[in-house]
Amino acid sequence: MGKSKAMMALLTKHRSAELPEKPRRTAPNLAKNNSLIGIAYRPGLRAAGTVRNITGNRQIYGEGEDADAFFKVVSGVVRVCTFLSDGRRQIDAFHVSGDVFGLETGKAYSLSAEAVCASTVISYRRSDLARFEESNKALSRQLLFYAMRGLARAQAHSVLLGRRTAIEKVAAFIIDWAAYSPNSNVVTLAMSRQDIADYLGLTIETVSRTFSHLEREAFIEVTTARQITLKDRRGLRDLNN
Amino acid sequence: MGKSKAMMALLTKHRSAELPEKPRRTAPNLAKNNSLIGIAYRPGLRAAGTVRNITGNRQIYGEGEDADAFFKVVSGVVRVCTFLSDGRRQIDAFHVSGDVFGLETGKAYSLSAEAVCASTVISYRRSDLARFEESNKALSRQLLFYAMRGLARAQAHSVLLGRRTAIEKVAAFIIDWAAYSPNSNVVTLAMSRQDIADYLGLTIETVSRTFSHLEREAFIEVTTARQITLKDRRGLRDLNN
DNA sequence: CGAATCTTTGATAAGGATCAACGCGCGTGG
DNA sequence: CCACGCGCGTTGATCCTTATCAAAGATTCG
Repeated sequence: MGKSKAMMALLTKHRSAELPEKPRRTAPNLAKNNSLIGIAYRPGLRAAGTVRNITGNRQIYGEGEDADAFFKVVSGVVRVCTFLSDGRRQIDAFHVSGDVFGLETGKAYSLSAEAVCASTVISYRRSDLARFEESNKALSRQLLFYAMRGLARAQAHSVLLGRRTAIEKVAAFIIDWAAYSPNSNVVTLAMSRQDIADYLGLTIETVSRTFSHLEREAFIEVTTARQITLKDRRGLRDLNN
Repeated sequence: MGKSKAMMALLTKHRSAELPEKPRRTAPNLAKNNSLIGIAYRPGLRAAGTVRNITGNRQIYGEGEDADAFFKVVSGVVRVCTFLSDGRRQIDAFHVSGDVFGLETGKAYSLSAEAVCASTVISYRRSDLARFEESNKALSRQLLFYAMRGLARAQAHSVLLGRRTAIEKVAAFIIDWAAYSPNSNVVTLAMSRQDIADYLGLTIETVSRTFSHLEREAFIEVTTARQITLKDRRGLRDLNN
């Protein structure tokens, strides 16, 4: 499939054994707009994409590689991130079922994508896409939708990174993530503290301390490291105005 | 044109008199991809968009307003930003000639857009667009291009906000902005220190101090507040690895 | 020239990073 | 089955970067 060479080398301080893989959280409702790229689901239709399973903490593609395909998440969670040469990492987004990632204007990927936990994605080759696009104008509209939504999310993320305190960042993160939890008050986190820290522009220690702080203040209960119970959803939301 | 009501109210601490408007920096090369939405330039062609002049520090649209149009910068500089209820502001991007902004998936704008200095933009009504799209499939490809480029920029910005120090942020900003300066070593800044601070997730004081620091270290010379001369471009770039 | 705004600089405070150590959970192997 | 080791997470002590508070230059414009 992809051309994955000696790419795992980057994952120095973030490597880890495969995650145990908890019960997967459900898809965020994409409403009706989700249909087109979903055609690959329908058996009988000429497969527009290739299904691919990725184990946890494995790279899907690396920055600089030939961007010959983009992807749609079927299940699991994917993180899209940048590495600085000194090991610092910034996670731009976590993608869950229904999300599209890997859209590029240029020849090469400008970021890396990795599975947070065991995940399934569908890859769509850009070359195939050109053919499809001719016949199906809805497709480019679909892609535009995904690109614009990604843009809106990235912009919201910028505010978080640039103008929020640690407490606000973590509170916002929990609330966002809670939206993907079937049981509205029990939030299962798919990612490690390091992932959360790199997403929020904090250190792992600050994230941990902030969770403890929010627990002391009775906003949440940290049942296990990966499971949070919301005790005061409104209060949590109020932390971000 | 737009429906600008009592929207200027937001601009409490960032308001200011019109800027003097220096010689405009040139457009970033968009290569060939720039053609389609540029059709409005061609006289004789049914106008696809409406030209609009905006004076400095005036709002083009506000967060929450009906997103009935998107825009392309002809000249000047536009900032796209978010306000928090307590006055904190985050600038997501500065747009210059050739850039498209205001693309939205939803009904309302999720951000505000304001002219940094006297600027000219073309607005394209989304309703008109639908008609165009039918006849011209290149258009949706164009829009996709702009959306994806915006996404890539937003992602690069996230790294800056989340994982860079003040010095790295300012150095990166100067280098980025230098790309838009005709004379490669004299950089004319269209925006205030407050704008830069809000773009980089810093305070105005830190930005100012960092400029001074970079000058002391002989990377730049701060000729006037709005004009920087690059003394050591490579060194400046090395600050970001 | 003087008012208003913007920018710079200084002194101090605070939020988060860093350094360090310990605990917990889990899988492995004796 | 228990002990051990290892990754991960939590907590503590301290440091450092950047924010905040304050005031003095610059710059612009009426």
